[in-house]
Amino acid sequence: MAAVVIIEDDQRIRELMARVLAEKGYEVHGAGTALDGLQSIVGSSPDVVVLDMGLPDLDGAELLKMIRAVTDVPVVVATARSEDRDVIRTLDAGADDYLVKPFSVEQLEARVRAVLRRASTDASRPSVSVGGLRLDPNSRLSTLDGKSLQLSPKEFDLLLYLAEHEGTVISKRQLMAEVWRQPYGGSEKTVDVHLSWIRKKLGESAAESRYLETVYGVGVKLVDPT
Amino acid sequence: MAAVVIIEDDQRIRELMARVLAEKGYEVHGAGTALDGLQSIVGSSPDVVVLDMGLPDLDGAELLKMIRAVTDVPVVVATARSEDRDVIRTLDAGADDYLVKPFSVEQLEARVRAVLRRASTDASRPSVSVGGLRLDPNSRLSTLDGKSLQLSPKEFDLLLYLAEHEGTVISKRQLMAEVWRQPYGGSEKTVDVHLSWIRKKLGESAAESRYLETVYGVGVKLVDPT
DNA sequence: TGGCATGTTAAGGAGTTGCTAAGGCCACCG
DNA sequence: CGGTGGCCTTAGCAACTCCTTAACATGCCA
Repeated sequence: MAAVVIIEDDQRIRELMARVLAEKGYEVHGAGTALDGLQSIVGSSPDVVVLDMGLPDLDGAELLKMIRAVTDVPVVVATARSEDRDVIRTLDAGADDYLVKPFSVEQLEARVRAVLRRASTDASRPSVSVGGLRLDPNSRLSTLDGKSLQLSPKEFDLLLYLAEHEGTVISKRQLMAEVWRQPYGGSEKTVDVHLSWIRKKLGESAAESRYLETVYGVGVKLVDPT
Repeated sequence: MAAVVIIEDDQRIRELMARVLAEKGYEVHGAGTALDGLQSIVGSSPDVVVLDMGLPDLDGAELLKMIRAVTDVPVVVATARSEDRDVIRTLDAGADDYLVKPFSVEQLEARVRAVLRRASTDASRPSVSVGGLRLDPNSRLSTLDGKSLQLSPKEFDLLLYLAEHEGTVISKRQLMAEVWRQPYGGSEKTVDVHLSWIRKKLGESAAESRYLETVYGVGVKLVDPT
């Protein structure tokens, strides 16, 4: 069964939540401070975290950032304030869902179940390989002929998108929309620069291409050179 | 700049979605009732609609039907129920995608982007072959009797259009409109030049034609010489 | 044969691409 | 709090491809 870490400073509330979730079959760890919470997360690597934003020892958003720096675990945030601004800030900081206090135990359980379902369905994309090139979206590791490739985040995303569409010509406009997530306004020259850097790391150039082929006036495609 | 109309009766959620999408560069119109929503759609002709099924003044499926009666705009439906039956009924009613509440802002944005992409780029067109000639629009590779053909962008588009209308005589005016996307003003001599280049690459000439046949005073057609 | 449509070739310019360099932003570290 | 380094973006230039226009040749039909 799934493991949950609850970070909540009010002991009464924390134990109430813990009991409810435990009854539903979850394996529950409780933590009363940010530090304890982090230790619990690192130590037990739970499937979902319930985080109260109103901790006494550390701002909730800070802790959320720290959690995100360590792991991708889904986080449900409980907040006392319901203002839009806070909600937006919370979700931007990397929360997967939120609860506004006071909430019912049914709500709590529903949210936990929801993020677990989401995590199980759309997590763990399969890794993709083209020729001697291999990209794993989950670990974000890439190798070329068995040797590790050092790609920046954008380079990885760009190459992954091209690899997932192997052999298909993709326009720079589409790359700006899909990889940069800016359907409009983004300069397409940026794509050229990143492609050039990727070429260098793949040990090729536009003049002497193996994997990356540009199709003049249309876009680029990733091909298997073998 | 893509325009989005959000139809959602809960003002808090509506404004949250509106702000998130506005930050991503979308032009957002909000509507709290079915009637307002319809007016917004007719008035601003958006590129995508986000529709909450739980409206107070009209059943969501009814509204969706009305929208479909007026326009082809892609619609992403947000529904509180996740039962398969509802989802199927929703998609049958003409929805392009759906979200199950509660959903994260990332999910919202991803679905909106996905339907926009689907609407704009016709994904993966089938390749076409005429005699020994073969054209693949996705990889933009072309071969003649198994040997690779080096075609410029316009040459490829032109030949592809003719191949997709194999045996049909196409006027130069129509080619200017369909391939060049210039219904007016474009000189039709340009077509002649491109056809001549294609003939050369196909190893033929106007006097000795195999694939490209001109019909005097009408236009050209691509035929299977076998 | 005359007039018009089409075929072909050449050349210039417009547009696209490759790559380097420089600036700014942000996180991290002392 | 200033410095450092990684990363992304923008700017700019050189090299290149391609499209268009122009000019001339050829072909078709009345």
